[in-house]
Amino acid sequence: MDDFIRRTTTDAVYETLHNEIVSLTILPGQKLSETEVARRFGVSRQPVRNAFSKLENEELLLIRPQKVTIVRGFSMERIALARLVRTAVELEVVHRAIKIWDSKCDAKLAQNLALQETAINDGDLSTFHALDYDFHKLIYVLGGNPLAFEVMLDCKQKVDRLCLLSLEKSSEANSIFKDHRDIAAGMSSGSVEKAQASVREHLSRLDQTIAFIHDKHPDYFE
Amino acid sequence: MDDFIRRTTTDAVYETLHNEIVSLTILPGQKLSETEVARRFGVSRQPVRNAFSKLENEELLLIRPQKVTIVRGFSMERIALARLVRTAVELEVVHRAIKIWDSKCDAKLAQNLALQETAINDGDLSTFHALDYDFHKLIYVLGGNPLAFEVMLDCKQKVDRLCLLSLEKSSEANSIFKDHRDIAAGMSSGSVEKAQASVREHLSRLDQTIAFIHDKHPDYFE
DNA sequence: ATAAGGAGACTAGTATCCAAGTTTTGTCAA
DNA sequence: TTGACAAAACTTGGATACTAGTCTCCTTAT
Repeated sequence: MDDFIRRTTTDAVYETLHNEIVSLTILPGQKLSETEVARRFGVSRQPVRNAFSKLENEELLLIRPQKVTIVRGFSMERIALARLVRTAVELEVVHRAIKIWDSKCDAKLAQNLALQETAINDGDLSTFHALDYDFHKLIYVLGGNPLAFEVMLDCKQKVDRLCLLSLEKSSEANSIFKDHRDIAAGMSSGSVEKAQASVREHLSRLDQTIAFIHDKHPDYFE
Repeated sequence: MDDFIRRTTTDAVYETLHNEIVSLTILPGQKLSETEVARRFGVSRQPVRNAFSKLENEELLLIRPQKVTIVRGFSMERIALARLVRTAVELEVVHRAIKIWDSKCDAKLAQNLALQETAINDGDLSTFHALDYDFHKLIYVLGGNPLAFEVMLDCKQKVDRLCLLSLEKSSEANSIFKDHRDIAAGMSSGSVEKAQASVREHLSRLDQTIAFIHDKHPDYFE
């Protein structure tokens, strides 16, 4: 069986543009011309069109036929929606994970937490963020819902793109770490309510940041 | 301001194919040739390619470059994921709705329930299904999260396409109606736990149907 | 000076041609 | 009969020419 999928020009264009948009290298509101982008990549308009189509499906582009194609900005509604879905999924995953949780799961979470602590003490933030990622993923995987992690990531990335506008990077590694310990404790206790409360607390940390950004950069909102 | 979006040939092709796929007029595994579809619609290959691209983004098609394009089948993993996300979203929406729930909301739900009852007594299933749709939507709208309803619909439709394989149509209108009354009672009581339990009960009704279909039509699964 | 109108420079949509890869098919030989 | 190999008939990807709609800016007339 041959499941090999050839890598096409379309893919290359798509990935590059996607990265540039989510990293805010290309800012919301900027016009994107098929011809211009095609010239830049040294390809024809065709793969650019395909890439645009994919980006439009992700709500990163707005294609207005015969007029212009622009990078979509943010909207508080869509941000709120992405956060709602992420919260909903995390809560449900925790709910299901607790039902099959055992001491082995506790141990794996504890191991990750120990590494987080040393990373914080070493001031190694990039390692900490990687461990942060792993911590959340562990709950999905150990709980038997690895695919849901991808859904959550999609939601998270939409919010992350917005949060790039704020410079105040998680100087709050300590708060995050404390949240993680609370969540782990909640899982271990077997109490759905406790675990979910910790998750809510953890996810609500962005509230102020988002309000702040909305206030400071209204021009990037639709 | 002109927000008019022109309707293109691509749109027409896309919508027709989309309907045919989700209604199982075109069955999973069937090959779709760009040229053939183009001939059928009397258009060039280009708009067909665009439409294929969109359908691939929705995971309805699998395009294998230079080989074939086929209608994607089901996978238990993706179905389970869609159901998880739907459940998660419904539960969270209920959670948030209850916080701002008042007697006016109760009244609207009660009004809808009354219509459901008469529809059942009249044996008018199509009206009942419309009211079913409205009932769920009401909770989203009254709870202040109308956009989340669209997300839920996306998930629902993926499962609905599968459930079309089963002939045993909701002869269980009575069960559904009872669930709806339970949910409304839960909302009215102000107890998140009770309302969420009713929602879980309601959504779990498909478990057997899906298992049955998976057993009976393994050929439509990936 | 200002407003209406038209020419031209954009935009994306469509059709068509060619390239590159895969599958099928048919022929020929063992 | 069966196997190998080659050619032909597919497939989709990419490039390009052309169509049609939109915007901008400049001219012209009031």
